[in-house]
Amino acid sequence: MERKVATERQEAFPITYGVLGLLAFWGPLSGYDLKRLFDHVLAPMWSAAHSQIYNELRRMQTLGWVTMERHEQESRPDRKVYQLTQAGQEALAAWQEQPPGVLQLRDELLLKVLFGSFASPDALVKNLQAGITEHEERLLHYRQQLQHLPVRGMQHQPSGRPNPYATEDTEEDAYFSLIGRFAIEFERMYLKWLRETLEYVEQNARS
Amino acid sequence: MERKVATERQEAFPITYGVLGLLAFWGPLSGYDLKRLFDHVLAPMWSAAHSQIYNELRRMQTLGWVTMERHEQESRPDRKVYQLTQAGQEALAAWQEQPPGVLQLRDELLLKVLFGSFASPDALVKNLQAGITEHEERLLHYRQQLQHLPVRGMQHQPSGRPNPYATEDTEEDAYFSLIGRFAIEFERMYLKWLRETLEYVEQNARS
DNA sequence: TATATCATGTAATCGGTTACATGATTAA
DNA sequence: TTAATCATGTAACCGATTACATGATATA
Repeated sequence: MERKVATERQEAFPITYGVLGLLAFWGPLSGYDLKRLFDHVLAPMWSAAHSQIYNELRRMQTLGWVTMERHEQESRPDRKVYQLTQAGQEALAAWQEQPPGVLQLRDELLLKVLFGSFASPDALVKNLQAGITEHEERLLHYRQQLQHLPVRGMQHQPSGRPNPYATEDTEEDAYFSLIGRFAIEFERMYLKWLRETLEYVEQNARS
Repeated sequence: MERKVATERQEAFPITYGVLGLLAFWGPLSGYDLKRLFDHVLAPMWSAAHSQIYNELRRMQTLGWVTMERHEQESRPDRKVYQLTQAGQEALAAWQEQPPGVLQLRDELLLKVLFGSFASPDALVKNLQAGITEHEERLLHYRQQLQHLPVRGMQHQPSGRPNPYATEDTEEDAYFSLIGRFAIEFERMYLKWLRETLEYVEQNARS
């Protein structure tokens, strides 16, 4: 009879840990910095609007996972610089013990190809060509990024206790290389498929 | 001074055209049928909860893109069977002329690997192994699906006018094969990366 | 006996996006 | 002169998810 109600609100999501991880790795950062890092470093697996990042930072502050320090500036809004706390570091470590959520791919181009029988060959070809251009640019971007791996700034150590799992700086950066390789392999695979599909569609249009 | 307001609400989204395409291809279907088709056919590029599909169907009805027919059943809720209209078919064709939205990948496992330096080797290894199992299953599923391509039911022809772009049945199914191949290539690439990454992490843990 | 499936929906909420807002500096 | 960038946020909305709800039949 009774209705279950008010399931406790979850306090953190992948995007939260994205911010947390960036703060742990690159030390104190502003929302603006984080947005740029998100676009560059997390691009292969998660995206976020800047408004969402500012939101998360506020939420994380109330959770006690970060602290904020206001840096005054002339002729520009103050920089609010956020810094990981001990509790934040612990949350990050605890998250790593949990099984990850399922992968999600959302791709309207694939949807259009799937229902390609309802498109004019012209439209399909145009969309496939645009896709090729876009993914070529992505591939280039990721290749350049792998060669110029972002150098680690001062790492924040809230308690003076070092990250217990990290042995060397080079080892930590290796995870970024692994992700970079994933992104490159993904784009290569996607491009190959796009080119084969385009060839098929063009052949089909000519007949 | 004036504030722009009330930007006209968009009437359709990728998921809308997913439903539309399935209806165009497999003829009259219920929300339940559509959910199952979504999970099987659209799995590689879009996912949807059943509640969302029921919602879309209602919306599409008010747009005049589908019509609903109630099929009574004993001891079970009535089947509401939806059918594409002429306007719906036109909307599907018009959509194909528009450039697609950008691809989005959301993958918490990749995020955990990226910040692997804050994880115990044990946790990372466990998550990677679970990922391998999951993607192996997906690969198997897609491979089986490619061999048993879903047979097309009666196609709905609202105006008696056939799809102007379709030449043969086999040609239309070819697009499904193309998507199937994409899904397989994606899973193969992902698995290869997962195995290499696991090897690296294990090697790193032993030292 | 208990769970899963068939089959359909509603209600509430939430994660994420878009639009609004400001204002200086720098590049085309 | 126009647009882009730096830098920060708020407000509104919306697409999507989760939970609630029902009830028969089939399977373990």
